[in-house]
Amino acid sequence: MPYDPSAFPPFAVTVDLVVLTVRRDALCALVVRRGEQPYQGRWALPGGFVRADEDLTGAAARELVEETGLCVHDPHSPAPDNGAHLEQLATYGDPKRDPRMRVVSVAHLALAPDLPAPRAGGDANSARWAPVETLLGQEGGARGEEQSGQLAFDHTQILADGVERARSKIEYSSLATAFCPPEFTVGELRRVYEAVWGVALDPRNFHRKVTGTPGFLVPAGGTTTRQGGRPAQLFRAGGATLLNPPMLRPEV
Amino acid sequence: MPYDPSAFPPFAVTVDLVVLTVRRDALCALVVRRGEQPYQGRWALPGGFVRADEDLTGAAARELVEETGLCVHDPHSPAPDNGAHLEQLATYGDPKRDPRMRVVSVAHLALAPDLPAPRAGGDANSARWAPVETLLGQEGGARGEEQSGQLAFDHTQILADGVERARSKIEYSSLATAFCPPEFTVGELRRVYEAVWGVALDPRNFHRKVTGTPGFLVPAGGTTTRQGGRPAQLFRAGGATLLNPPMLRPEV
DNA sequence: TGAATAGTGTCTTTAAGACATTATAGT
DNA sequence: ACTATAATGTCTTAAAGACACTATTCA
Repeated sequence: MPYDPSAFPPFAVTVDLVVLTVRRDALCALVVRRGEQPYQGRWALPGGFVRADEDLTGAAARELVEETGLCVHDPHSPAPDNGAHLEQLATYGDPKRDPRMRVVSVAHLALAPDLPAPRAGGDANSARWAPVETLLGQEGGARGEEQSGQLAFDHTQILADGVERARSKIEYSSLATAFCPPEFTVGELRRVYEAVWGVALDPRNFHRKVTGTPGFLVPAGGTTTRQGGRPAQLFRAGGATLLNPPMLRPEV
Repeated sequence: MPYDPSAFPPFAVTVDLVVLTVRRDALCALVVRRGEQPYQGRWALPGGFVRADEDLTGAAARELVEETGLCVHDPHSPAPDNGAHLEQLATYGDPKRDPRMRVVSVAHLALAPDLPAPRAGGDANSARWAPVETLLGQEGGARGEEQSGQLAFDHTQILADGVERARSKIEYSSLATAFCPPEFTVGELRRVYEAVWGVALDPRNFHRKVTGTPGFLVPAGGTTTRQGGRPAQLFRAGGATLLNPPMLRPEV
């Protein structure tokens, strides 16, 4: 169908953000408390309207800065800026997803290194990092309700989709480094994989794998840091974005 | 930001479809000729407005039926219906992508077996299957202009994204069977892979791989068909959706 | 000294890639 | 007989998984 520009149903278009980081060996997502109806007082993913002159990715990047102060990492920049990775996730447009009106939300996925503390946006009462395991209630039985219940709107589904995207994408890309500071050790990178996948990995096979994959890691010169135990070499993310062969998630 | 339902920028939301099939050993996409401005007379991807009470996937499925007569395959149905695979691809919302107004398009990817002939929708002068190689102008030099130039709007980009999605997804999923009729031979499935990837595969290793992957193919009882040469066994798509280990695309 | 982590090496198993060979149809 | 495709088998090589062992720091 061609468009009739004068007669189209009225839509609002928003962006919602699944911002993931690894804190204390757990995969965590940024959630903000809603200050208004509907779902007042419930936790929700950060997000907001797309402005009239704004690109979708631009709107997501703007929201990310407003909520976290994070700049978006330029994939073509050689400098190890402390920016986050940002990509479009999926679009959610069920007619009843917002009780007030027809809202289509273009969800984005952001991966960031561990941050000091979330700064609440102007409109949210508060913001925090919460383990995705808690938010998704994969505990199963008793204590699923432990933190004011489910996320607002369809945000539990959006979060689940974002987490699954992150889990599968670190298999065949170098995206796991987006969870690390500019310089990191092999052990830190391994703990990222373990936190995101929720499994234990063999440190020796992991070391062989990541250092043997061309373009994944480059030595950062500086040779040591501490985490307890023998000092480890520091690395930066290499130029490769696609890993070949890929990292393999155990338990298949 | 919370929404102010009374003050939001006016958006139109559409769905565009990348419908792919394999004909005569070439990956082809469905394109329709535009009957109106802008880009009048140019080829474009089929698509149209999302209606007020309609889900995004529902809108895409409706457009698919209107343009091709194809029903959407129910992934949970055991019956080998002749339906197509449909999934959301990505959303395109550059403020200038439509010169008339702000249009956000939720692109979908559909994979279908070879069809008799495209039926033009009510609003398009005509519709046809065109090799994606031609549409994307990957020929490089001389004869890129051979068919009224580029696609309308940003549809060349959308098509390229859809093709890349299909190419990568048949690696680790059983989606290639969506290009085949309900019953097919190993050779036919191999020619699908060869057409989508544009490479030649070793028939012997391919046969061992697909028949050895659990849940990928199940014998259809009926044991033969012709394509010249010795009769081949007929198979149906098995229950597996994710292939483990995956098919590997050569030339890395 | 003991505990903790880093880094390297070895062996086995799985599976991909490169072939050869036989089987069954049409012409 | 000749050709085309189907189906199975063998050998080699790459890489994952399961370990053992040494190195270097801190408490």
